[in-house]
Parts: sequence; C-alpha cells; structure tokens
Amino acid sequence: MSWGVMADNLGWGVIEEGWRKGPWTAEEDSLLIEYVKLHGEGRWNSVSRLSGLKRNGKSSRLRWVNYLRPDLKRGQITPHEENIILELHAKWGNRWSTIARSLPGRTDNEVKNYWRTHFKKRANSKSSPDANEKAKVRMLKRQQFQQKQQQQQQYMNQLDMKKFMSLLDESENRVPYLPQAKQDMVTLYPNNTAGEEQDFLYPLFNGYMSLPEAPNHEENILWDGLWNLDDIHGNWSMACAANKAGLHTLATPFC
DNA sequence: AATACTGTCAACCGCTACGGA
DNA sequence: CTCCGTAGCGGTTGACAGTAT
Repeated sequence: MSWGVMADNLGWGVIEEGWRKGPWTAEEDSLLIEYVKLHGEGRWNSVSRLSGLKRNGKSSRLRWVNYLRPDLKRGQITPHEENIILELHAKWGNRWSTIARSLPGRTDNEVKNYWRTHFKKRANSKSSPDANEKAKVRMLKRQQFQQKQQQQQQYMNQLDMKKFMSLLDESENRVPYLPQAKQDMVTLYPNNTAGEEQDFLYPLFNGYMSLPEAPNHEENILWDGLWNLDDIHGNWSMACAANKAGLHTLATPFC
C-alpha cells in the first residue's frame, strides 16, 4: 500500500479549499524534491501548478525548509548546540531564526521546539525540583536509547570493526584524540574483533572524530551540557566504569 | 493491564516585512 | 504612495509515543 493511499485510508491529508493539509506522504515529498531540483527554492506558490502537488506554497516551503532540505542535520541537539541556544536566547530572546542561523543544519522550528520542551518548563518549575529532576532523568534515558539505536543503525550500515581500527591507525597522526580513542577501545573490548559490542563502537568512533579541536573552554561547554550525569541512576555501567576523562569522550556522542 | 499524563515534533495559523508594478 | 504577491517568522496545536501510576 502506498503512503498516499494509506494516508487517505487513515483520514490524513484533509482537503480544504482545494489544498491538502496534515502530514506529508512520501509521494508528496518526492514531488516537492523533484520540483526544487528543477526550479530551485522559491516561487513556492507555483509548486502546485508545476508539480501537481495539492499543497499551498506556504505548506510546501515549510516542508522543504524544516524537513526535506538536504543540508539538514538529523538527530539530537548536542550539548555544544544546546549551549549556543542558551547563550543566544539570553542575548536575542525568541528570535528563533536568528538563533538557528548559528546552528548549521538546524531549523528555527527545531530550535524553538527544543527550547520549549527543554528549557521553558525548567525555568517555570523552580517550585518543584523533584519533578524537574525526574523529567530530566527520563529525558536523558530516552535520549541515550534513541541515539544508541540510531548510531547502531548507521554504524552497521557503514563500518565493520576492522575498518574502524584501520581508520584509527590512519588518523592517529592527524587527530590528537585518536591514540586515546584506540587505547580506550582496547581497554573496553580487549578481545573484540567485530562482534558483540559493535553497537558501542560507532558512537565511540564518532565521538572522537567529531570532537572539534577543542580548547579547554569548549570542553567545559560540553560538560556543562551533560546535565549532572552523576544523578542518573540508569544503566550507565559503561560510562561509570570510566574515569571522568574517559567518560567525557564516551558520553559526548550520546548527548 | 489499563488509564492518565507528559514529551516531542511536524504542521498550521496569523502576522509582518519586503520588493516590484 | 499604495497595492499585491511572496517569503519568512514566531506562536500554537494536535497526533503520537513513551512513561508513570
């Protein structure tokens, strides 16, 4: 069954004044992508005429900007990004698009949603620190789970253990964290040759590779964003086994 | 196991800004 | 100057999934 048919069957995609509304189907997405390929961004009101899409310009633009643009970054907001959001919101207030411009690959909608769910409540709920704390722990657990799943998927698609180790070898001279990364790997999984703990390897790899060449203050920013990991009582066996320096590198990709 | 509650995020709405005729 | 079309912004809503009770 196609998405369009399914959407119709489920009652999605209400038609109002000739325009479809509600969740976009995969077919609509591909029509819009095709339109942008051919005509570029802009002239959104021509989309329906030129592509056959039954969506108005506003809806089309929004879908493209917030979801289909190829340069969008997917996944959790990182602690570093979170810090930028906090900093810029303190500076500019609710100017989401301005804030989003400082976060490549993030949309104003994403930043706005993130702020509302993570910070607004926190600011409002000084009166009930307990509930706040619980919510924080819940969210962290969920984030860890989702991120791990996502990264496992990516990793399984892209790398095997041997390739990972050879990449570390090749990169050691260029990226200063990598010798430590490799050492951690060996400590954590002395006998591993591409088996049981693969789900952990990609995050580890990604964490080292994606860390900026960080001066100390940037490391502090990352740590600030970790939201009192000491409070977490969840299954952090791996992280807790490590010392703080190790935890830093291990935890970064999960945030 | 069932229900209520909460968090997340895509999408919509109303408004404003801007540029061209 | 005014009008109109278009793009963009910020606030809000609603559906869904996950979690707590």
